[in-house]
Amino acid sequence: MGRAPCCDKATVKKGPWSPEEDAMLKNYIEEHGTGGNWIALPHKIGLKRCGKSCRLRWLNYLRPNIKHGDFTPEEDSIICSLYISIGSRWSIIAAQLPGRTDNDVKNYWNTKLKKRLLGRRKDRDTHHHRPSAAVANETSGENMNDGGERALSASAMERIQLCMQLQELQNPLSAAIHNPLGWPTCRGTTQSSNNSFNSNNSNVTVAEQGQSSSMNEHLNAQLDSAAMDGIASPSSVENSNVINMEAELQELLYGEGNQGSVDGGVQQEGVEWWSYEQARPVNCWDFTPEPNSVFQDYASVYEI
DNA sequence: AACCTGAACAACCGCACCTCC
DNA sequence: CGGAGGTGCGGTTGTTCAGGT
Repeated sequence: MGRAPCCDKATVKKGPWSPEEDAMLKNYIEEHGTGGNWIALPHKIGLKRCGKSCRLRWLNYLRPNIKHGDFTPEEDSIICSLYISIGSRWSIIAAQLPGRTDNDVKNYWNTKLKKRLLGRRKDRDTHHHRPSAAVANETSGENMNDGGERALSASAMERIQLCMQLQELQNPLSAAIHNPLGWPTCRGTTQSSNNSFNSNNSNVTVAEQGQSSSMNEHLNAQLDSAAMDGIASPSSVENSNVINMEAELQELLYGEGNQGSVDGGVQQEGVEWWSYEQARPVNCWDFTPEPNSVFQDYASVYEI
């Protein structure tokens, strides 16, 4: 039977928002707030819009301090590394980027970053040995499952591919020897695999959203393991590998010899991938300026 | 000038989770 | 405890526009 729709689709207007509608919504919310009920909001305002549509419009477009376009190299790095670490958790990733919305980040990833990363890597691979993407593909969806394994989501596969690519660059031989199936164990523990691959399944969702101490422990372990991946928060032991990986990702993003500095910002050689020492520029909003705090922020999202 | 193609972005859809009764 | 309704999120689709042919 399914649940009832949130609104009457026959009477609700769809499609692009007009300036008048924008103004009505913006004025009302600025004056009265959302009232904690998006469904009722359009009726109060007199808009023929679905409540969900109003919410989306407000969050992605009308809300103050929204930034559009012109992602900086630093933002690129944050998006890429977080995507590899935690997957397509766009709201969490966007929370690390002041003024950016999850929709913006998602669109930016899908239209630019993904192509830039995978495309460049593909180019390079055609001039080197066997493409890691091909290895990943062989282990993916269609081929890895003789009916037994379920196909992974496209998002998961992209992450496998990216992890593989970065991992292989770090250690081409061990990547093949220790990880014949192309499982992105990276460094550290298998927990990182869980963290990487289960972002779309219920286990991690429960863990991430769980309130119990055991769940917190679980998530902390995941965050630790993510840190051990060398992506988020490198230990001193792994620092050199991390730096190498950072440089590699920068190369993938901006090409050889171009070490960022696209906007003349903090990017320099070696690029501010995670700003361990330098305080990140803070411009607005709810951004947490602590260096090396991305995963703390992530944890804070879940009230750990 | 007309058409085609792809990039970029806005918006919608459906699912899962949360809260309240 | 279970169901209903609201909310948040990720995936997908639709639309617009710029550049190329």
